[in-house]
Formats: sequence, structure tokens, C-alpha cells
Amino acid sequence: MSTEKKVLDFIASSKTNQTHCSTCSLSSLCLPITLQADDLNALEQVIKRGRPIQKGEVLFKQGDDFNAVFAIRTGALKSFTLAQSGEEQITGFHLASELVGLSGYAEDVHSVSAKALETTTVCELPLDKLEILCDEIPDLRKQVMRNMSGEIRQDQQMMLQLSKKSADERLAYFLLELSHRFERRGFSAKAFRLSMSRVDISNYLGLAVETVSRIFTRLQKNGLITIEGKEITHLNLDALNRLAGNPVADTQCDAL
Amino acid sequence: MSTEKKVLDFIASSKTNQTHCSTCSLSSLCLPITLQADDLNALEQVIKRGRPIQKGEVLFKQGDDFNAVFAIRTGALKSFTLAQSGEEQITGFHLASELVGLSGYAEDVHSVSAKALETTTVCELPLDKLEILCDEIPDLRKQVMRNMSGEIRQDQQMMLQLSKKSADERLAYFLLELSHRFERRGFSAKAFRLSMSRVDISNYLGLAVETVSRIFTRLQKNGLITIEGKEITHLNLDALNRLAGNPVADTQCDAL
DNA sequence: TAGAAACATTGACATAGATCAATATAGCTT
DNA sequence: AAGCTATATTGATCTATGTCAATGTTTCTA
Repeated sequence: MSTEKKVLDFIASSKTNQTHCSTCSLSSLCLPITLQADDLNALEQVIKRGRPIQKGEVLFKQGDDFNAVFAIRTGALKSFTLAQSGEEQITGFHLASELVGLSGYAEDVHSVSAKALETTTVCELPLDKLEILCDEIPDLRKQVMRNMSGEIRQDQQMMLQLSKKSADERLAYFLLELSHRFERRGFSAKAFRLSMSRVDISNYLGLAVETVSRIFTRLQKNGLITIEGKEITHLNLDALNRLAGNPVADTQCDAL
Repeated sequence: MSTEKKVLDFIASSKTNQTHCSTCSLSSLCLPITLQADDLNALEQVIKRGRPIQKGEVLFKQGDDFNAVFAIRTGALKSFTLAQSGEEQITGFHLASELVGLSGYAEDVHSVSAKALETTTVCELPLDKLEILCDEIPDLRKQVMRNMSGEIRQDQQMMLQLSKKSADERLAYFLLELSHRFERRGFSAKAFRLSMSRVDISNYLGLAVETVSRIFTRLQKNGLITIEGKEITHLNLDALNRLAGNPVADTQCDAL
């Protein structure tokens, strides 16, 4: 621990030495990586702590020059693209410890906008500096590439959801994904707060708000979740997995 | 040109010095990059030419160890994920000069399968060697990252299509995307062959085959395309752009 | 070159989820 | 704390697209 240190520990609690969440890392996928102390110091020199971003505030906009990526320290963001026709598609929700903005790399401009879902603090990683470090620190390069690759995987999973799954399946998928992400960060898998609105959820899942609302109440009626407003107090993970079409060890599928 | 050389030229005609398609490159986005002659030689040492892959044959499978990525020299591939429930989602079609398999990076196993749509030849880039070169050649690292980032952008565009666009809009989008890619490679934007089946197209676009078939005939009836089987002989690009919801210089939108 | 198998088209009908409309609730602002 | 606005829920319809079924057309295989 004197020569190595988890990157997330650093990101999440910059300048301190807390060691919670030891399975997490810089990666949005929470891949465990470690950096040598020297490398970590180099990275530390480069990170800029931003002021808090208020709910609804924009961190960067689609089309902005791509000159930094951001690691979320606290709070949550959504990112979204705008079609020429004006339609908005939410491409992802981002929680603490995740990296946002990498999709801008290909075109030198951000390909999405990012907006705070609640008061959020981020670390800014200026691109020029990050580039240099990626060439100097192979572990960092790998980690950034893993991040990108993970986002591809995630987006492709979403394509599958959007093109093949029913509304119920999509909502179950959404809840389970969130649940996993909270769990990996050391929080409860069964109780958490939805920082995004119903409209955001429905936009993300390619559904109408009304549909999402109806499904939430139905899921609640059938005992798959307990929810009040944005507060989820209990997820029946097995039942939701069955509903989402994922394999579950025990019993057969008769939820809903 | 003695010290620099387009990478695609190399990939597409390995061991020769052809210089056609000067705007293309290794990237699936056809970003123009160049490598120093020395670097190019280093890359050349690493590339393995594979034997031709026959139509329907699998290049790699979801879950396979991730130990190489592939650059397509000739032909076309589709890549797809399988849900646990068995549903198949095509995540992309890949033409000559594109790079496939990068999404496996995050998990050390391929996250998709790749299958030939026609007889196809590929260059194999063994991962271990590619990794070393990425650390030695910053330009190559950047190019690989641009590739990944571009795939994210592309997948997110697809999410928008799947969740916000009508069947007609999706098909128009699909045709226009293909058209762009052919054009960038120096082929006609208005006439080309669809190497994938209607089933593949419908799977990719999240529609039923019947819907795709119906739309093709309707588009033809309305003069937006001329198509016979897999052979497209004329695309009305302006009208398709209007249909897809893209801005077009002239007249108003009353296609269809 | 015939016959089989895969692929494509077309029509008739069914339905999941969108849309429209009304009401209820939560979160801000002063 | 009252009032305003944004957000959420619920109900009643409507419709784009899926599903089922039948037929036509290519593309393989022997």
C-alpha cells in the first residue's frame, strides 16, 4: 500500500488516504487497477478539482471542444445526444467514480452533453496532460482503453434492450444495472435513491413516461419493488432477474 | 510519402505500396492518420494475414479469450451479442478497412461474436503485440482510442435511432450510413450491394423482417430508392435525409 | 438443371405501448 | 406556509408495428 494505491481511492477522496471501496477504481466498470506511487503522483499533478455543479447545470455540451474528461467524485450525471431533429436521447447515467466524456475522443468535440442530476463534484482530467500520461504510464493507458471498451459493451447491451425487450424487461434491467453499480461501490443492492426523474428513465429506456409510471406501480403491487417517489427501499432481485430474462438459480418464472 | 504512409493502404494491400483511398485509414471512422515509416514497419511485423473466411463462418465468438483484434481487408462482417435468453442483437456491420473486436478489451473476453456476411479476408492483430506497440507508438495508441471512441459514438447514435425513430426513419438512417461508408472508401454513394440479409437488417434496426420488406417496397414505389434483391442501384440521398430527419439544403419534407 | 432450403414479399389481424386528458403530489420560491 | 411549477400517476383511447399465414423468389446442392 505504500508503493501502490487504488486509483478510485484517490479520485474519490483526492489528497487523502482513505481506503474504502477497495474493489473500485477509476473505471466506470469498477475494474480493479492499481498504479505505482510515482505514477499516481504524476496523475495527481494533472487532476483539477472543479467547483460543485448544481442540479440541472451542464458540465459540457455536445459539440464543445474536447479538451478534458471528468471523473465523478460525488453526485450523478446524465449524458445525452441531440438528434438534428431536436430529439434528446439519454445515453447513460453516471455515478461517483465513473469517467465521462471519453466518447468525444474520436472527433475532437464532445459527442454528448453532460448534465448534473443532483449537486455533483468532478475531477477534471485535461486531455493534453492525460495524453502525455497515457504514453508514459501503460497501466493508465490500459485503464482508459478498458473504460472505453466497457462503454461500448454497455451501449451494445442497451441496443439489445431497446430493440428486443419489452417495457417490463427494460425497467427490470435498468433497476438491476443500477443496483449492481451501487453494490460494487459498497452500497446496498436493494435500497437506493433514483437521482433521475421518471422522464429521464423513460427517455433512456425508449418508453413513454406513463408507461414507466404504470410499470413501477405494477411492480410494486406484485411485490417486486418497494418504491416511494425516488426512494427505492426494497428490490426483489431474483424476481427482477427473472423478469429481465436473466438466469436465476432457483424457482421458475411467474413474476408479474 | 517516403517517411509516412497511410495505414489503410498498408492494411488493405499489405506488403505493397498502393496509395488509393488516401482519405481512409485504419479507423472504422476513416480518420486520416499517418505513421512514420519505422512505426509502420513495426506494425507490419505484427500483423498476421488470415486465410479467407467463408460466408457464415465465425471469426470469433462472444466469450472467447480476447487475444486479437482484426482489420478487415476485403468483404464484410456482422457482429452480434447474445442475451442469456437467447435473443441475438446485431451490434454492427463492418466493411473493409474497419477494425473489429475492440469491445472485448474491457473484460478480456470478446463481448460479441463476429460472422462473415460474404467471403472475407482479415488481418489479425495479436493483442500482446498491439499492446506493446501502443505503448511505443503514441500515434497508434491514439488511433486505437479514436476507434473505440468512434464506436461509442456510433452505438449511441444507434440507441437514439432505436428509442426515438420510426421504422421508416431507421431504415433511411441505415441506408444513409452505409452510403457514407461506401463513399468514404471511394465507392458510389448511390449504388452498392447490401451484403446482409433482410433478417439481419431488421434485427439490427429492431424491427420485424416484414416491416423492413414493406418499407423497401414503399420507398421504391415513392422513388426514394431503386432496389432489386440485395442490389441498390439508386439512392435519392436528399429525400432519404429528409425522411431520416436530417437537415437538407433545399425543398421541404414531403417524401413518402 | 431439378429439387430443396433459405430468403423475401404481401396481406389480414392483434397488441404493446403511445398519446391525450385529467388529477394528484412534490419541490421551490417568496 | 401559501401558491406555483414541475413531476408523477391513472384512465381511456389510438396506432405503428408485430405476428401469423400464404406465396413467391432466389440460392444452394447434388
